[in-house]
Amino acid sequence: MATRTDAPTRREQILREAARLFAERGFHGVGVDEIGAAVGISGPGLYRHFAGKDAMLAELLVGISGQLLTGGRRRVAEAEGGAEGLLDSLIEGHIDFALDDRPLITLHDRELDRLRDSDRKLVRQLQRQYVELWVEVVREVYPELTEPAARSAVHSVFGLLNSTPHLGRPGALPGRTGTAELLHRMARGAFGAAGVTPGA
Amino acid sequence: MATRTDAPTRREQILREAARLFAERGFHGVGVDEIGAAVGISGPGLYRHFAGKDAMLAELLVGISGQLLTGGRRRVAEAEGGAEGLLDSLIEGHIDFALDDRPLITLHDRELDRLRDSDRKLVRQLQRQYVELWVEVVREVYPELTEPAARSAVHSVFGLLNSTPHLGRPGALPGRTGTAELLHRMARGAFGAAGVTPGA
DNA sequence: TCCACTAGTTAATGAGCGTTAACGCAACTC
DNA sequence: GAGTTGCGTTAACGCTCATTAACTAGTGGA
Repeated sequence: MATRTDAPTRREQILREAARLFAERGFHGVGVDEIGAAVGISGPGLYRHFAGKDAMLAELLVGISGQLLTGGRRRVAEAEGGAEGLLDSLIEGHIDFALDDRPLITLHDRELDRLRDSDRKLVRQLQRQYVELWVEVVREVYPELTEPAARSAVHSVFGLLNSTPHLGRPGALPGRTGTAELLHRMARGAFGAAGVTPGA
Repeated sequence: MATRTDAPTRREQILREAARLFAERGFHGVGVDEIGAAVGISGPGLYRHFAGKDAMLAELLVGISGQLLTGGRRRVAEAEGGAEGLLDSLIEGHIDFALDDRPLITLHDRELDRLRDSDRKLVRQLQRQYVELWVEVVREVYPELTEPAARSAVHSVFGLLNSTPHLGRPGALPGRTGTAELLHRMARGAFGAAGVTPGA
């Protein structure tokens, strides 16, 4: 547990820079020499830390999915109030992630197909569990939603929350907390509107 | 104008298949031989129709952005009721596009960086105009939104609407019209919630 | 009938890039 | 102080892939 605040290890440096570069120019658009240069070593030196370029992407994507799922489960376990507060907690967690790790969010649904079958299956499974976790909570807050509708709504809200990379880079927007609040309100509004049946 | 219902020309075939393949595996992940094979000719034969692989992507992305902007402007011009109805019309148009041309929607924000500077600038400009068109209408319907907030909200709603590629491929969802209605309601709900000021 | 043009073909070229080989060198251990 | 191990380096290999060259068959006027 002492590693938490230690200087980042080489592996972590590499992963961070690789994530940034992959997000900027795509997995195939980035060369190993570039990744190496970004951490001050050159090209093949990376192979002391990773089996290959694919392995970096795999570790990144599995890590993201796992982190999201773990965070979601923790929030479910720690939930005190009712489902309402829990949903707010999930939204808040997802927004924090989207705002703090934009490159990872970008990677998350862009480069999944570049993985080996086994890794891709694992990532898909983690993603599915995360979605199902949300679906349950959403249906508790909005019982009028059918399960397929709730699942669609969750995917769509993820699309909304994950739009942060498209928001102006520096700060034409109301600042971090303002953006987080705006996204939060919009997510709740979207779920609420999903619930009203159109025929009634 | 007779070309509308004619058999698709070779160029159009190629563009359609290229869009599908680029969306599935990324620009760099697809070879020209594959694109050729998808339309029944082989590899270098494509060069009778396009200057190169880059040119295909450029034409696709410029086409998408242009179509969106043109459609949006047409709706603004044809608007009869107030801003409310116009906003609904814009949302409807965007949803139609997202549902009918999923591969293009995917490409739209994934592969922009692979373009030559001039093309990228053009696409960005078209996108920006499309966003601004929405921002104006949104602010008319929700006057309490500041301009930056409205712009963020528009981007986020685009994220929501463009999430269609992530919705289950065949039809675990309520069918096309059901999905369209769900997305529409969520978009309106998101905008509405963006408008309420948190402090009040 | 000949010419020109369109739309293909296969073979060759050349660049880029992931990966491996071979080697160097501090730091730590016994 | 000799050996091992961790972490780099540069050079070379081999493959993929976009692009070009060279060539061919059909088609539609003049």
